[in-house]
Amino acid sequence: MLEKYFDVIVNVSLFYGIERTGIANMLNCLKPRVGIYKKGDYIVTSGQTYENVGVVLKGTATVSKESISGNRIVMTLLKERDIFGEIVAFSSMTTWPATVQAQEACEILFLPRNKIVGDCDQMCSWHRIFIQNFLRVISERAIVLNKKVEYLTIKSIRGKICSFLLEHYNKSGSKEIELALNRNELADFLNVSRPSMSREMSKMREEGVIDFHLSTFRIIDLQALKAMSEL
Amino acid sequence: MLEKYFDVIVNVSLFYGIERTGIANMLNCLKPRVGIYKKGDYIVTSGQTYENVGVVLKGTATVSKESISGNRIVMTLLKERDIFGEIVAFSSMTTWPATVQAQEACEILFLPRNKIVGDCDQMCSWHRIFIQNFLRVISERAIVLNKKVEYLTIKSIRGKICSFLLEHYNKSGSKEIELALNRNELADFLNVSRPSMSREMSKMREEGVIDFHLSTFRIIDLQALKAMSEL
DNA sequence: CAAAATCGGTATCTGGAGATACAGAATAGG
DNA sequence: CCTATTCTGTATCTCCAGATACCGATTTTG
Repeated sequence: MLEKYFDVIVNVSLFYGIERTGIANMLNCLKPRVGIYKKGDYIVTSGQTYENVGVVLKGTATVSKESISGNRIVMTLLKERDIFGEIVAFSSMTTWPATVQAQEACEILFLPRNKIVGDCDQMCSWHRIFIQNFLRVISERAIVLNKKVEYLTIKSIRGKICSFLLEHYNKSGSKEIELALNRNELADFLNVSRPSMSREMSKMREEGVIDFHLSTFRIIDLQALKAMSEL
Repeated sequence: MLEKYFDVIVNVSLFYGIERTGIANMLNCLKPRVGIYKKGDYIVTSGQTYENVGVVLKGTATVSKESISGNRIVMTLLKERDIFGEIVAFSSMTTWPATVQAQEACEILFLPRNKIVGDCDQMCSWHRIFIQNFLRVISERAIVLNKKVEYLTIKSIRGKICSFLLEHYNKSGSKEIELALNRNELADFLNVSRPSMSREMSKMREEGVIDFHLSTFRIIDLQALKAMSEL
């Protein structure tokens, strides 16, 4: 019954490194449920009791949260192969903290939280990899969040820009940086307004610290960039 | 050899719910190493290859990170029963992202990352709980980070104060809130300066939204508080 | 109990960043 | 290839929040 989804499932991060036969066995053991939703359907609603980790098999969905004053804010856009609810699965939370809604027709795989660590006595070797994958996924989520906190903690726009560029430099080793983000997205990521960011970048260009044209950036004065990276 | 640490180990979050005999078995299986450090010793240094999750059996230690410009920033203070490195353990990182240094004489238990998920064929039932604990610890770290991001993303001081109070109200259901933090700590948590925070709180009191005296706060106009909670 | 240290509230001054508006560049689309 | 749309840089204005300083209240400690 799940065969037709296999080409998707094989590429889901939770199943990395597990052979098709292994996945088949595991799914047999996990006894997942598949839900089919029309556009606009609620997949899970905030406050509902939590039971499963979700995997998007087909379509797209939004994760949104209601702020205290009642505004709905879309936090993530889920697409094929994405998973959701993985953080809540093993926390002590018993209800969903967010709402997931089908943005287009969706098919979702639900993995029961209590079967994930394995009820069966003999833990098959695939299952072990599965758990490792799970741990990796959660860990990396935490690492990304941590990185985000680091950026958000920097007070000045200049500091944020410098840190951002330096991180790219440290990763690539090149002073020539090609960004995949446009100005709006970058400003959003750094949690500042776009004009303010542009203003600051222009100042930095005037000062001869960096140069840029559209999405191409170049570090000119690395020392200065480092010095300014924390305020 | 590890017996003398048992009273500590029993209370380590990773071992919650596991009986003493179970812990003994597990430690036998995990083959942990104990390190003893004098004040000021480096327990792990940033960049060093990562191999173990650490557990503080005795003493206190600091987790610090070097910023790009070379400043050392203490990020966490570890005390007895605290664990460190648990986020890195199952990520794809191969080196420590931070430095851990003994603040006073320390004894540290190191659990090898590759043994945690279990090499032994028959996964004992305690081991399953252990893994669940591990998952819970990481998940809850991620949840805390997420919460932190939420607060950091709020731009205005007023918004932060409102959200903070509302969260306490939602948890306790009482409009009377007793804080465990002093002003400095609260300002720190909200990532704002203390005088600015005090100024804003006083304004809110004038406006009849809240009242407070030292660490006791009272919500007077709940509606207004909600309305202002996001700017 | 007195002196010292910590803590909380307030005032002033200043700067940095947001909002808004607009124009020119780049890109997309017919 | 020309039009429409999106993207980017820049200017102006305003104001929120940080830095600093100081005073009174509270707590600590010798």
